[in-house]
Amino acid sequence: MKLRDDWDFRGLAHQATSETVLDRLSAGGVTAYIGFDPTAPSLHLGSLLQLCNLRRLQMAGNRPIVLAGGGTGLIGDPSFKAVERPLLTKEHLEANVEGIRLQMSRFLDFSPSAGANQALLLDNAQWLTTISLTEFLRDVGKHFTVNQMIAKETVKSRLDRDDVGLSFTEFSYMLLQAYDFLRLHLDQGCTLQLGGSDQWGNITMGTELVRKITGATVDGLTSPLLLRANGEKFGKSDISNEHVWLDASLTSPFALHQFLLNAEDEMTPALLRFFTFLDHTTIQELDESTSTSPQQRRAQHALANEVVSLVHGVDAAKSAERAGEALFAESIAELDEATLLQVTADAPSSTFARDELRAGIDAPELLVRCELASSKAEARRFLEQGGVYVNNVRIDGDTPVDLTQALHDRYLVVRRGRRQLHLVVVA
RNA sequence: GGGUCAGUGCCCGAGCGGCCAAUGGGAUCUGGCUGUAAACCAGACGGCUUUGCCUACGGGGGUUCAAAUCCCUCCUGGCCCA
Repeated sequence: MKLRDDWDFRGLAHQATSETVLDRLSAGGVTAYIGFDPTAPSLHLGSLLQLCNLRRLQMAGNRPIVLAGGGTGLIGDPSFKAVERPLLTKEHLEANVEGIRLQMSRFLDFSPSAGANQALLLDNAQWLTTISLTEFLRDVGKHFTVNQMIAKETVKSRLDRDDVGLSFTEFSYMLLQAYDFLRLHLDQGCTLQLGGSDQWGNITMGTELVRKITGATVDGLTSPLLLRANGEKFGKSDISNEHVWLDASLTSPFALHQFLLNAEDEMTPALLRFFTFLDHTTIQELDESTSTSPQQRRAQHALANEVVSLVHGVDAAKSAERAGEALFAESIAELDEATLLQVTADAPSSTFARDELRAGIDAPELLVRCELASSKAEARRFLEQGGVYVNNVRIDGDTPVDLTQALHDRYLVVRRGRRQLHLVVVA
């Protein structure tokens, strides 16, 4: 299978500086890079597409470079951001780069055995923090006019607003990213930059800079933005409205699995194409299944299992699948102790004294202590609305929870709403 | 540095001396219907020892019986001028 055909099938290409980019990638031997913002200690679901694309490149015989934005992160990319973001410290960024490095290794082959295709991780802090201001202005700034810079769609929206401004620092961001491409071209022979469609403006600044300084033609290739049916960006959790992370300590394998399992029907074709490496026939069968018998959610299951396997390993995917079945399909009270613990392994837990529970705990109090409610007022609200369950049985706010309800004489599975869980262990 | 406009709950945004824990929209949450989906419907959405009290409308101070609303000052931001 040629890479070009695969990319066409999956709909991975949005914009390209040249028609022939995909053909060259199909032939192999291209060095390409993607930049990642180390603004967090982990990558999130939004970055997964880029990660998968790098992997696809490498499998097709190209050399992927991951560029951590340790230097650009000090500035902050203003592209399509409504307001300026707080600046991060150098130490903070370095720690984040380290976290990201670990996650990358699950997707890309960084080992020397990969030969000419060996993946490479670089940090642009290397060159951005050492170049002098005058050098930068002469060598890079000279090649761009402010006129073209403010014409970029990425900054235009900010300039048009009358309540916030755009600081010079942020405005300079695109020049730094352009310089990255130049460095990678000169040092590594890199001829292609990939990214999300929001990076198009920044990427073309880079291709232009390389052309002006070296005369060489390098390319840019972007992937489409993944949007939900309602037009929102995909990747934020419904539960916390926070990113879905690829780090198990930030988003558990179970939570990741659940998130994907709950994907809207309309999105599964795109998600399967973007985030999995399933072959085309399988994907088409799953599409078919979604339209003929959507209630089976075969596509969602396949998606969840594939992605969790890729990110956390096959075992994690299996146990997440099993946990979901137990929690939602079976009666929790009938589980044996080992299974119960396994099923709730991902949920936060806390320990209560046996005496305290023997006496009984008021339901609002219990919810607050389990961090299922941020205040007693909120806890009472949940109880009034019928959103609180102990061992999958709805409880009211008037009856205290006590030891007689404990499973195996020592566990209480407290649930708020559809899927916020907490395990109480009686000491 | 000068002028001017603005800063309200998670976000946007009304209110411009008492009837304000503060209209409305979005987000979020809970319930219903479902397929652990979407859409849709209903309700909730500062805290507490909850017929009441406390804390809140950028910070501090003041006027007043009473201030998110008036005055002073500081901070932050937009725009214009230098």
